[in-house]
Amino acid sequence: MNLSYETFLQEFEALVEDEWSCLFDLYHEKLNLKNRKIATKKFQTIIECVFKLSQTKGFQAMTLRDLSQESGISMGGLYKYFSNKNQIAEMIHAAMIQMAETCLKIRQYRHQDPVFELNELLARHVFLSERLKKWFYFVFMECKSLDKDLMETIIASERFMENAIHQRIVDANQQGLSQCTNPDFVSAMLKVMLQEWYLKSWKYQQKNINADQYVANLLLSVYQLIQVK
Amino acid sequence: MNLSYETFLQEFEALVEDEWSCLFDLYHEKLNLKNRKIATKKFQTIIECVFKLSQTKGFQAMTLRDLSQESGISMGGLYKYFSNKNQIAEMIHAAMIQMAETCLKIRQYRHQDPVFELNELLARHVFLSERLKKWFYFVFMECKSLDKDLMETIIASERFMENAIHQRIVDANQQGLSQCTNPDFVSAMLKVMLQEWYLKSWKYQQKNINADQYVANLLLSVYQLIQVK
DNA sequence: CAGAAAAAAGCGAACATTCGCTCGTTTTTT
DNA sequence: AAAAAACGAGCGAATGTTCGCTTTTTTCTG
Repeated sequence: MNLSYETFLQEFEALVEDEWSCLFDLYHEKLNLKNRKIATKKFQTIIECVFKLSQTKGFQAMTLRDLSQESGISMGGLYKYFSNKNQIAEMIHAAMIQMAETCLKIRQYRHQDPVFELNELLARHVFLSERLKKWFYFVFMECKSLDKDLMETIIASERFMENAIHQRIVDANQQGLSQCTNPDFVSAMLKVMLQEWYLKSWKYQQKNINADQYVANLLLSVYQLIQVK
Repeated sequence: MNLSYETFLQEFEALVEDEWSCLFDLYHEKLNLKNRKIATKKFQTIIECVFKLSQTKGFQAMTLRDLSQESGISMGGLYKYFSNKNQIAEMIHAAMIQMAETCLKIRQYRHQDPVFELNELLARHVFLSERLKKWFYFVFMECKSLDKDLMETIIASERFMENAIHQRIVDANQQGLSQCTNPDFVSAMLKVMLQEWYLKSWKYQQKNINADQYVANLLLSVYQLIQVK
């Protein structure tokens, strides 16, 4: 494995610039926003406040007056950047899906070695969720606030990830590279450890464990769990 | 390992009877409830409706009018069984802590073999969360609705579990029974797989995997991850 | 380049609705 | 007949949303 978080970050910035311009590109027409510089700046303050407030009290319990006070933007001012409260959650989800697909799907080329592919898949996911920590956390915790279409997109992409992991394990078995007797269970385990990284990020920050070290631990476990020869 | 879900269930019923009488015992004085038979029955319908509604829309978004309609109990009638909305969440948490402590702590005797102890610990937790699926799910998803004291109790018990796992691994290493190079990571992994069982229970129900089979998979992974000799 | 006119962004009091909760009354149980 | 449980319309507070107005930014023009 040679991919590091640092090189991933460069790739990320080349592909999607940053979160706020991604939001602007997706929604500036629908919201009649003209000035890109102002709008991206505002998006940043608003969404960061949303993350902060929903981390402590949850999105549903967060009041628009809370958000107004925390961000320093008036009620009427806020409504220039979304047309109703639920759209905030919708925008966050849509932008995250957009960024994730740009960063992960573009690398879905088939390599000859399924074990290598599995490593690559896991590492990329950890790095992406490290870069978009708050976004992943929000999407996981607040998916209740979504309409059905978006929710199904989220579930589908989760399932896609687990299937991708599962397939690599089965392939490795068939090619005689590994001896995994319970691929279903192991792929569930690996997927859950991808979630652990962004759901409990404070824990690993506290223990001084960075994304690269986490990936190293994860890959060691892979070797043990699928019994690589 | 010889503990099965069936034998665990017998133990459980001997220790705590059931959820609803546990709730009654904890709160009947504070709420002035006299008739045990009526009250436990009402608790059951109310709490089961709370689980149902908060699974689909979340506890915060659940209205007491929703709850009234779903349970067939009037607004005023509901308020005989709690004194404010947040107390519902509080009661659920308190009762679950009560039941979990009764079922887990009573078995914290030290055995000579740390690997055996680890197995026992993991199996018991899976079985308990299987019996109290909805409770565990609710506590995980809705812990935001809690006051600080209860929240810290929850966090403490989580930490206790992870430490207990960690300690058994370290002990096994020291006794030369295993060779685990990353006990921190592995114990996080095992703890997360305990959560997986109740957070994604629908998934395993769909795949026809029961608690005993899940435990078997879990213990196999333990052997691989801590390199038992 | 200056300054006026137009457009965009920002403001916050006011509105309708909804929610948690109460309480006087009725029904059921003891 | 007394006590406990259940009822449900109604209250005040809080919330999402709107809209007429002000401020800031951009564009146009002499």
